[in-house]
Amino acid sequence: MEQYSLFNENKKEESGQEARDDLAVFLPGSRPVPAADYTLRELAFDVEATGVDPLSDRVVGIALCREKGRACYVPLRHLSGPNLPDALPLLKGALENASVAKIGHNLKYDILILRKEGIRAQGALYDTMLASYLLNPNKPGHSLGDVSLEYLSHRKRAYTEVAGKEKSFAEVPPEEATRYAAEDAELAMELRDILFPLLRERGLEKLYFDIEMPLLSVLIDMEEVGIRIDTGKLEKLSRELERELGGIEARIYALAGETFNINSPRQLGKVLFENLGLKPGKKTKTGYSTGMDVLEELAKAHELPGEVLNYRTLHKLKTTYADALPKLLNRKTGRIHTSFNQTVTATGRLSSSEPNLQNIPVRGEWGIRIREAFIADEGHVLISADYSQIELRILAHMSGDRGLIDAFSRNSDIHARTASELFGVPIEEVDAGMRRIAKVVNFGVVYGMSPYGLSEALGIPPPEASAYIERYFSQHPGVRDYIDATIQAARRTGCVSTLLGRTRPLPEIGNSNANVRQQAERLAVNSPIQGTAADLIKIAMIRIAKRLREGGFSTRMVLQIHDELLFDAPGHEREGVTAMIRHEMEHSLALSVPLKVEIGWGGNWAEAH
DNA sequence: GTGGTCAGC
DNA sequence: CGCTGACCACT
Repeated sequence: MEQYSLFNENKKEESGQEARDDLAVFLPGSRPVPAADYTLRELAFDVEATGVDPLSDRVVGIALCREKGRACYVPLRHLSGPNLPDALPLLKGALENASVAKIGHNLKYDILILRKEGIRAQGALYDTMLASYLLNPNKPGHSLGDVSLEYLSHRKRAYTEVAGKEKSFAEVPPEEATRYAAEDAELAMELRDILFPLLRERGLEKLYFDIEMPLLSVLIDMEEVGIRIDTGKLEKLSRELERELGGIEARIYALAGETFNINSPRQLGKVLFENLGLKPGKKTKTGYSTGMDVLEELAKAHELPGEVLNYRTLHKLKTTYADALPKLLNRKTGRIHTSFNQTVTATGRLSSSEPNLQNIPVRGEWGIRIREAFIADEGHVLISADYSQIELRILAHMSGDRGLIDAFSRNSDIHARTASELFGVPIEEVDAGMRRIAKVVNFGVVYGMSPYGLSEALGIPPPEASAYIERYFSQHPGVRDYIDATIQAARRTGCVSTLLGRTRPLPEIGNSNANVRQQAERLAVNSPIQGTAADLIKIAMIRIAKRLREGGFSTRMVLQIHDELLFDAPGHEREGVTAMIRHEMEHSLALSVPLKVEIGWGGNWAEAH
């Protein structure tokens, strides 16, 4: 790839002139270019920046490619020149031109960082990372290196390996940077030409253009907006947790007769099972298990395990939430900006990281206090909208089971109804214990339950769990037949798919090892359900974002937590957007059962829930 | 880097 | 029994 050129007025290399001609075609109204009738229809680009966080870092340069075989790089802020800062406003024209399609790998990053330069990319988005994900969501990574290796047999060099210890791309001299940056833009172009025809062949084109591509823009907005946090509240909480932990720690040491690291499962195992002589329940690969279920069992025989459970809970809340969240405040916005990853899960769900805002505590006194630290903007409220039993409703639709459809059509308490069937009592006579078991069984169905798994979850012997499962399926033949048919189809095709055609390959479905095969069979049951729920909320997000935008609302979607959406809304917009949000969520897909959404609001996330 | 544990859906 | 990510200890 020696034809990559550097936009550099001072450079007299052969490709210099041609490179500037390339630049000219990106710029409406600029001087004529040799091929005067040439219209730029699409542009692959790759933004190089000082780091990997688009909300804190600055652009260093931009690589461009408009056709395979040639690409160029515009250095903007390298520490050592030459830089072409004047090129940025020129590039803005092409990037903001909606009739120029944008091609890139992980466009969310590039588009977010360009926004800080006042550039708002428009037009169709061909993201090769998203395409790779739809083609194989099982793939462990979808970096440009991973995808190029698989589809182009191209081994991409990382600039850091070549440049040595450089930390920021700004420290790489422009001429050297050109080799790597321009290659990335061209790789995106080459991958687009391979992956998008594949999407079409595999029937995934609609999923891309109707769901993942528009969702990408929604996620960009959500990440940019972020969410407000009351750091003072978290700091106070942290100090209280510190005090509590100190007390528990002292009691644990007194009970143990020695000090040790409570956070070390190995040291804890030694204290519990060797020093105190308690009975080990389960084992792990490396030694005694000290998991929650084991400690709960041991708590019946000794005080210490209960204290450890309490210690673990509070320590987790302190380190993972109370202490960690304030550190991730963005200095410019004063808010927390998570990263929503669109290409991680095997089922089509999103994931959230740095920080993960999809696992903020919701239960318990201390957990609720952490949610109270997620607050609305001044004069705003947080609105939480979550789907009620979305996965069971999807199972009802996909299986066509009469009992489930009937239950949801009547809007009955599904767990109580299952309990009434399992225990053979009228629904009014279902007690809390029966309902608890039924709830676990209902979850089990969605997870592709096995007697062993259900027995573990309920803490009962496997034969008893088997009896529940058999009873459930005898009363829900539609579900049983659906599961059988799904596994059959998976054996035949090697994959399963959601209502919208999102597929997940199941390479182990015909494995000769029973454990491995049964694991794949559980995935065959669960993935279409979990994945359809993911499709459904994605559609709702796209439609809600569109209506908020077109309606000129100031309400912003801020978080998605799998079956819940969280909004930050001015008080006066609350009633109006609540009705709209409910409508869009309940009608994102027409199923054979109604969808139900529960909505709450308040000054903080705990109140809204 | 891996495994154990636990926060969420 | 499904899907994640973060923190900790330990090698």
